[in-house]
Amino acid sequence: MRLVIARCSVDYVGRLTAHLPEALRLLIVKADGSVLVHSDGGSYKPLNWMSPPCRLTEEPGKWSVTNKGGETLAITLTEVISDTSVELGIDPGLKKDGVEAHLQELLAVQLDLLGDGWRLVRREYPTPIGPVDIMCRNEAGESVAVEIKRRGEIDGVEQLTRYLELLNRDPLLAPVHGIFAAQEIKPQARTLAADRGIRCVTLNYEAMRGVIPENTLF
Amino acid sequence: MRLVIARCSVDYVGRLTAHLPEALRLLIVKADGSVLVHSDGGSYKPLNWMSPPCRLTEEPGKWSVTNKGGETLAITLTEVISDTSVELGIDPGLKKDGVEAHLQELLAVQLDLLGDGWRLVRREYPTPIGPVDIMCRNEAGESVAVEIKRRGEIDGVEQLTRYLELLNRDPLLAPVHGIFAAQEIKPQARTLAADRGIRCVTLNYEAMRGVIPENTLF
DNA sequence: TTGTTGATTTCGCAA
DNA sequence: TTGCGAAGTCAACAA
Repeated sequence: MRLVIARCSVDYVGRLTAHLPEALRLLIVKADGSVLVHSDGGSYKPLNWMSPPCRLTEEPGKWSVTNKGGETLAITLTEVISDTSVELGIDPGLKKDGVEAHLQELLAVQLDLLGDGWRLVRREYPTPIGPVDIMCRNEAGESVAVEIKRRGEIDGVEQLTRYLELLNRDPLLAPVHGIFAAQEIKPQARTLAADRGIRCVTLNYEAMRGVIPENTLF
Repeated sequence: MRLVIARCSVDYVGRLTAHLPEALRLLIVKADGSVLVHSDGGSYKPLNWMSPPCRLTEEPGKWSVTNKGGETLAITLTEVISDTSVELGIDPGLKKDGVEAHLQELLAVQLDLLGDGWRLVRREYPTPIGPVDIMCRNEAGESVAVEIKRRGEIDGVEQLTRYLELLNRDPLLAPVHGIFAAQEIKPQARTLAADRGIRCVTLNYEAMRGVIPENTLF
């Protein structure tokens, strides 16, 4: 990794055209050739950048970074404050927890949150237009398709609607009910779901995680 | 801006839980207190970070970054290779070009691309569920709602469908036709649009930008 | 390779 | 301030 503090202007031409006037900035060149232009604020997103795979060609006061898609990042350096390199090695990477997949796991073994006597048919129930997160049967034995999101927005309701429309064409399954389950559900999504006869369920992630389901105790 | 090269492990607890095993990494502390943990690869996205506003408290070998939402980033440093600071000043920022807004501007003054004798009603035509990009009338005087995207995907067709459904309830407007306009339109979006009676129009950004419309010549 | 979905998304605009 | 749509989104995963 190479770190350069320099006064520079930057021009990007690719998926769009963008220009950065001259200013003091941090330039990062990673081992894979990717280049990041950072200012002293904003978020983790660089002001400008080139993603790998790409190639950096360098001449005095002028860097040119190109990828095979024809996008170019041209950096003009007028003053270099520092220019250092360090060998970091390969990073062991990140471990995450708490995503949508986890909500699905948890709900699949806690179907009583939806209703007493409900039975799981299967997770990731396949359809021609994508898998339904959870397919189950209610206490009356009727099919219920459950769509799970971390945040429930209008798109998720549309998605579930498409599943239900398709599934209800199958006389062996119909009637298929719908449940839209999420940690939080936006009012607009809730309204649309109500309009389509889809039940909304708010999931409490902390509470669900705290429960140890019976069938995994041993 | 402060740049630290150090062997460290990182733990984030907040919207999710994540852990980084010990390795040599770049730590960036920006002027606003935000912290970025970068490895020597991947994309422009850090392995881990804390966005501003947040506060860094430091003791030997142990950094703790917290924000007011209660999220914490704990960094344990076992070996510091370098630790430098530099004053960058405020960045003048980025100028962009070529976005959806520009397509909308251009199409609004080049409605002849859609049909002869078409007239603009208004851009950002308001509805209860959001603004229609362009509302106009065709040569027969019928209403046409135009949805503009840079890349036309299925979501955009769904969005336009919702607008049309709503607008067609107004007897003063109905019948309202739909046009889905984009620089490129995915086959799936095209199929869905056809199914809903929505016309697809591919926009040539370069050509549209080259035209100087009559009413702005003087 | 291509498409789809999620993201500690971030960012910008408008109500 | 909040909410919503776009992003040079990126990145993981399935088909």
